[in-house]
Amino acid sequence: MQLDYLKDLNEKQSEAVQLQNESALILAGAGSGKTKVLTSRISWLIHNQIVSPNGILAVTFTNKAANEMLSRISTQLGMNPRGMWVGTFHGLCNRFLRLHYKETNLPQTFQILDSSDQLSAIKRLCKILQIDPDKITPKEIQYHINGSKENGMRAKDVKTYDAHTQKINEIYLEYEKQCQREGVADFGELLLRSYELLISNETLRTHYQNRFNYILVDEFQDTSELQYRWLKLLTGKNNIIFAVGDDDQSIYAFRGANVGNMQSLQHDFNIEKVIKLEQNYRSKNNILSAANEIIKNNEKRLGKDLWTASGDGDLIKVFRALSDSDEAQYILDEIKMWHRKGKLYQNIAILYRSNAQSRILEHSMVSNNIPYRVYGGLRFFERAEVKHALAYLRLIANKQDDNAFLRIVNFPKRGIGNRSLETLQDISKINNTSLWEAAKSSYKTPTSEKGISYFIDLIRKIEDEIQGLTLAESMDVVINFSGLKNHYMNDKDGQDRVSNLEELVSAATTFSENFNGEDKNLELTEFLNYTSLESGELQAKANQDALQLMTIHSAKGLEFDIVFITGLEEGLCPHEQCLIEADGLEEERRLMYVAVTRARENLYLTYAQSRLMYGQTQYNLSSRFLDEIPENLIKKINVIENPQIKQFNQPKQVTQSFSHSEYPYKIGSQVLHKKFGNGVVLSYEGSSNDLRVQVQFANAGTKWLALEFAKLEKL
DNA sequence: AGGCTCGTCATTTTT
DNA sequence: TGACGAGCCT
Repeated sequence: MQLDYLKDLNEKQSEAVQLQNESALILAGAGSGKTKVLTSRISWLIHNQIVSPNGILAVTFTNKAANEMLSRISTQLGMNPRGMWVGTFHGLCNRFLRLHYKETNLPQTFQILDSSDQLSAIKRLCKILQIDPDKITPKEIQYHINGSKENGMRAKDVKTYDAHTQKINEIYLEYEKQCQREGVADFGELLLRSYELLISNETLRTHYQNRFNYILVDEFQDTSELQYRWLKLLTGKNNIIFAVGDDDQSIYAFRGANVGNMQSLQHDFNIEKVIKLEQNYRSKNNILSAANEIIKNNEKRLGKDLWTASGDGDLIKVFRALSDSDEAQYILDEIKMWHRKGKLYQNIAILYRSNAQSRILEHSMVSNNIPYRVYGGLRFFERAEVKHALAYLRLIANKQDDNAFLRIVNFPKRGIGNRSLETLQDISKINNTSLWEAAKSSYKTPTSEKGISYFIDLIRKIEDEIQGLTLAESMDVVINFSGLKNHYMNDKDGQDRVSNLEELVSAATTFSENFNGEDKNLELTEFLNYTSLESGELQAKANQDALQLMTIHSAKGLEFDIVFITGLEEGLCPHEQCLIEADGLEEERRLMYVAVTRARENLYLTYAQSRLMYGQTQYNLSSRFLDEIPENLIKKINVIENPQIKQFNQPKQVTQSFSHSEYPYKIGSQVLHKKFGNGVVLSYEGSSNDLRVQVQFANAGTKWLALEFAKLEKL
């Protein structure tokens, strides 16, 4: 019997879906139907009773991808398969640790620290350890801790070769103790602890190895060292791993992703044949060819070439703008044109390398009343007012949670100053107890609605009040009794925050509806986990038709009819920071590849000759990635219309209409620039009031500078 | 306790 | 340029 979900698969996809008894690496190019293959395979395994849902473990990187996978599988199978483990690495590890909290020595209600919670925990620790934040920054410590955990190392495993790192590592050791005492786990801890438990507990390891016979991994190129080791451990000798990924789309090395895992997988699991999905169902041929040509310049590749059965489509438009505002204006005009033709805004995206670039684009959209949505930025559960409200529940769930305690003890204000907090911290340090215990030990019946003792009464009162209430009702009690709602209602621009608090109550309602379980305490714990693990993209409503603005990184996995890639300038994209890093340029090129392959129909590449950065005008050369696209795929805009501007990307010539005596600095002479340092004058271009000079700097590369602005000194 | 000013520092980010 | 945090002043 031919199944519906197998019908639409091409030959390669079909081969991948129906692989028998062997581990596999699927090299899935952009737009090649990666998710389809992954979900179809799971449906195929279940439908043919090769394995029961219980035996399947599927891992993704984002909650969004996990949800997408689940919903597609239920559509394909016509039912909701129960018993599978599908989720993010962190979500699955959290689930595992909850089930085995005793074996791993955590309280059943342990709380999860997100990055900002982690940072405040570190800052708090530094204060106690009297670390000078000028010598060792909390960020630096956080980086060390997370990096070490990513590599599977506890403080005791880290080898240090200098006093500075030594000191940081000592703080890491103290941090581990602090987290253990407080019963909290950061993101890295979820993974590391799960891994360690599987290693040390043979019974558990054997149990899970016997259970999960089929392990599937999405976005495999983004796995870290520790994640790969965890997968390997679960797979053991007898299970089958099915990894889908694209080395050309590996853009997260900076946060621990290790593309090398793809080679390791082939080696460790004796994979002889890598299946390549190279047919692209997304983009027109011109766009795809450009992408192929760009990525060809990378040397470290497994190698693949995308092709499409769809037509060439329009040429890629390359626009050279005079300035960043000129660039924004051009994009605006084009978008208006498309919209007049009936294109929805939501099918158009503007991509940029760094967030700072969104400002001027946003400005241009606002002043022209074009609806837009900027991705990235604060998520719902990361908002201060939401975190405050949740901290009340966290403290109630776990009195050891000093982070939560400190967040709310004086918020809203209850006249508790630094002095009283320092006293409290001293007591807790001496007795080695939580702040809550310390506060209790010095409790005196409060005489007003102020002070630490009043705070204790307040928490107890809320605790009493929520007995027997639903989660949403409890949330409501917290918001009102704590004084949070009142506080924001009296704040003249607190309206949004009040509605976010109300939104939080609805979030709790929705959570309860989907929660199947009896235990009320467990429901609260799981809700709190949910708020830490799920950043709250779902809470973002905005279904209005809007233009999409985002960084290239956050565009990964998405697709749009029309895509503008902006700021294609040397120093910005590729970013100058990356040029110093090992393999930095190749990663930047993959970034460019990801950006280009987001487009279905039309692709615009824009760059500006001058750009305002950090309050200074910078003159950048066009990105080398533009030069990597063959001329026949490109239509250059703004070259003919403006005769003053020379041929695109041609080496700039000295303008002949000026005699050499008019140049303030002789060609070949040495000059000094305030920021770029020493340089040699190479050439000039432009007319007398817009005369520009090309200077090759010893340490800053070659740049075009406008004489009017550039403060050069003769040497 | 809260507001203000000054100084510093500017990729990319999910969990 | 502008956002954010530390520290100082009221």
